[in-house]
Amino acid sequence: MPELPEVEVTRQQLQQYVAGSVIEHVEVAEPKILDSPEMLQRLSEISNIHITSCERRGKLLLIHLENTDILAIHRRMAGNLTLLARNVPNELYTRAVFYLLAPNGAEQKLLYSDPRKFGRIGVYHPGELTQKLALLGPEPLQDDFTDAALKHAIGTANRPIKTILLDQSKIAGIGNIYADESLFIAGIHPERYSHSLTDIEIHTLRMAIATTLTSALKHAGTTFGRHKDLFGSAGRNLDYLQVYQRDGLPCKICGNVIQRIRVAQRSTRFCPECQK
DNA sequence: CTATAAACCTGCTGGC
DNA sequence: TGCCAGCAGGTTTATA
Repeated sequence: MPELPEVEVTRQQLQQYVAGSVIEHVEVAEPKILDSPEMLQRLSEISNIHITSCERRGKLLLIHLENTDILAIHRRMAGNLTLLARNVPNELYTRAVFYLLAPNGAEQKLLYSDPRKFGRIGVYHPGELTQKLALLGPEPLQDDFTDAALKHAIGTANRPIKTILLDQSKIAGIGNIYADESLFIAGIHPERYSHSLTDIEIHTLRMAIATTLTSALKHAGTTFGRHKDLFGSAGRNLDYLQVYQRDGLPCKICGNVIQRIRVAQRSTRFCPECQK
């Protein structure tokens, strides 16, 4: 479900509305969503600890705590975070509850809900995540994501370009929606072998990725299933998508029918006219 | 190294 | 209306 823009929406809201709160205690309703069984113990040890800040790396949320621990949340396909007052009932599929006390004294709770139980939560001591984070590629919305950086990410690999975009170790945060959208904006066919891209195409693709992600973020992400912000509002980006979920419909640019194929085991939409 | 398939889970949609 | 097949925004692991 959530890709970089959706996770970033959540991060910004956590930073604004949850940083500074105290975690009074944590309830885990479904241990399957923990990174490992030991995390049950770790979660019990962060009671009465302040949340200091919230960071994002790729699709991973990193909630920093006063004691230097890091609460890491990955929503995978269907996970979502919701901030509620304590007296409001939990929503369906709630898998974990963080009971929070806001600086102004408000008693809140942060729900992690996830019908498919694919998402993962863990608590890490300083340094324990370093190796894992080092496996992620560059952040595509950061200044250092240059043409050279994208070229380096592609490296010597010769695989369909969409495969590279989805590979979190090459570029962090792009998923199926924004891979298809970026390739459409760049006018590049998803099955084009990465080797065959010219420097100009690499530049165009790099710009297309930034444009696509920035636009999605501006619209608070894409909601066609479960992605909602902390307060339950849907993202508005669905209306702005060019190809994703539009197979069989006319291309918004040229009118040709958007096609659907399989690339890297994933449904892939593209315009056969606009993408060569 | 790459590529593919399966696994993890459950809900939803479309076709018959 | 009911049932079944297929699909879903992600990642990991096993197998060629």
